[in-house]
Amino acid sequence: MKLIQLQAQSSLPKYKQIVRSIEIAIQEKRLQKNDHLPSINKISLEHGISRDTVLLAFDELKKRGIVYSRLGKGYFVKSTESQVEMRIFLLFDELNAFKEELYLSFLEQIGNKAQVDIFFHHFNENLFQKMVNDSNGNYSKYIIMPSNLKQVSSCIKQLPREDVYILDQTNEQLKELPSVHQHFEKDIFRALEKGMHLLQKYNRFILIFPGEKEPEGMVIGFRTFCEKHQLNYEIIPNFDTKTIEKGAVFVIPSDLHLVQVIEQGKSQQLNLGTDYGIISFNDMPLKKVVENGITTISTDFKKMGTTLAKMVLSNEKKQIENPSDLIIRNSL
Amino acid sequence: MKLIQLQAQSSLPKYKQIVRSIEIAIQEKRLQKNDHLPSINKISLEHGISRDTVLLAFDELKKRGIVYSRLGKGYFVKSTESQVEMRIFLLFDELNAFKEELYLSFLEQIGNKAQVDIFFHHFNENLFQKMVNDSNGNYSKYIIMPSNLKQVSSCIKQLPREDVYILDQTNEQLKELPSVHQHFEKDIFRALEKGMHLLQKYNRFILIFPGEKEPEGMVIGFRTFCEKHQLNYEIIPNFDTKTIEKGAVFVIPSDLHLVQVIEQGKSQQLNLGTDYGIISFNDMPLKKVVENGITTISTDFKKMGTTLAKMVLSNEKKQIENPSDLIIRNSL
DNA sequence: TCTAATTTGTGCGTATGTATG
DNA sequence: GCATACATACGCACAAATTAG
Repeated sequence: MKLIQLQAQSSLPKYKQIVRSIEIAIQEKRLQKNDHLPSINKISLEHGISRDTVLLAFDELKKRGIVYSRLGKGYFVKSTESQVEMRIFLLFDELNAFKEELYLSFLEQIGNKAQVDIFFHHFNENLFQKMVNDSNGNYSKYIIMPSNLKQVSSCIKQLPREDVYILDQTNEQLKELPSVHQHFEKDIFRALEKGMHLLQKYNRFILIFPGEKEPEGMVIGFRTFCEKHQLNYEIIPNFDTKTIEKGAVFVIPSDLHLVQVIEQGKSQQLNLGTDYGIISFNDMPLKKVVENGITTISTDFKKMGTTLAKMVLSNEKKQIENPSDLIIRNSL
Repeated sequence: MKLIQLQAQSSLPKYKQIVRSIEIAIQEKRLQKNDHLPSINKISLEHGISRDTVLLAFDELKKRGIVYSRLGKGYFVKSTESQVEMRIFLLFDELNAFKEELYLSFLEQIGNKAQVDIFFHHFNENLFQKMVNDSNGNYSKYIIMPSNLKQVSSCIKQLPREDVYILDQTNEQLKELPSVHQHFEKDIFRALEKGMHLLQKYNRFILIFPGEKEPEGMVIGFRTFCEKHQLNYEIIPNFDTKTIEKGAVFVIPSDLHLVQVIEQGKSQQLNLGTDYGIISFNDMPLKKVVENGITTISTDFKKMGTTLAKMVLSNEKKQIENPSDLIIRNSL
């Protein structure tokens, strides 16, 4: 029996007939793992169809994880397990408690409709580029956290535009791509407005902003709020050897500084929530039990995961701002 | 170790794999200045590849000024102080706050003396094997966290023995390889002994041990301690819907369970440190300020990173146990 | 000096996947 | 669907230098 069966009258497009033929051949074990498939030239000649049509079919098989290709050699069978229709490439920056929540809710919503591979670039541009390039052509969808990396948009643009989604943080170069992201500037501004009734007892507003991993939008939102209300504010990159003045309130994106401030407060025997205040970022269980509760500005990572999964599955293309909220606890 | 490592399924073209093999051999001083390289005929025969592919690789090396050739004689190493830097393959299990500390301290100590690529196996054996195999021949050093994976030692043994280092957790099969690791069994035992004066007020010892990611040594150390002192102990896989009895002390490797226990304690209005106790694993800043301080058993991840980097750079081969300690706070 | 074997060097052809218009 | 250029891989033939015998 010939490997590839083509019927002109079939309702199936030719390229799908090719995909089916290969899948069936694998199922019937006429094709084994690492077997060499006929070259696209050969198939296109033998069946009198365009090279591009065969290529389309083989690309589809590659996306599904069924075959792999080697330049100058040919196409080979990668996996004989029956594959799901969709394979998703997920590139995170780092894994922490919040990201894990996002990842798990995404997985749950995707269910068994796709196979998901997750990777981490760890804010390293070289690693980012290597991973994106290596994955290119091997997945049906690409979901990427560019974080605050500046030079990666050109790299992302090399992926098939219609299969790319941006996650958590977008930027000027990527704003046309579908995304589920935080609007850091707006979120921090609104959260501060919401907490205004508690903030009025403080007379000095301090943002601790190292600026390596954190998005610039935070600074803008914070500054806008402070200037609108004519507040006495300051933006510092770290909290080394500072003392806390009574009446100060700290806005702290990094948990490292959160602990430094709390410890300094303790050593000065200040009362958190009256003598000085804290607003932290990214809620997590432990923060409920730190010092009777830390007030946080946090996006809903669980919702981010489900929104993204729904968008990917329904093949929608939207730019969605994920909801964020101020969770008020005893530290304000 | 063979001079030239070829991976059929690598994303790198064959000729580039050859180039890299030679570069790494020079970098590791397995090839000295004016050394005679194997002839292109020999290489093509031995590896079953075309003579022209080898030629392509050697031409590339010539262009880069790394080798020279003499007609009728062969290829020779031209320059050993080439621009090639050390390439390090780093395979972690997962990234969390502690691992990040380890990674960053390693990077800092390595400085610009090497290019470091980090990967994550996420406790998945297939992924582990794929990553190790793909990397083989492409790096000058291989640093690997086998974690609690059982079947991976044969895979690790395929790497060049003299370039492999084991990190964080070793095992019986890998004990000959150089490593910087925790001795979980000893560490937990010693930590509990050190805290004995505080533990005496408790009458029930509970280890919450899911056993998926955590090393078996913890269980052995815990059990040994309890049996030595004839304590009433229990090992449970999770903390779902449990109530806390007064006089219980929990040993908790996973932070997920840590929060569950603390919240349960609060809902029962129990006093942590008197009514019940907690020992957590892996210290991090937040734990200083959770419930006035959580007692932890923790290894020094920062030191682990620098120790490892120094060992790699100096080309030493030792089995080093990384120091671990009990940090006593109010939760005991 | 001649020869055979081995080596690099060169040229040409074929086949394959990849990218672009 | 067609055309073109490019990168990778393999194979063959032959020339030129070296070495061993």
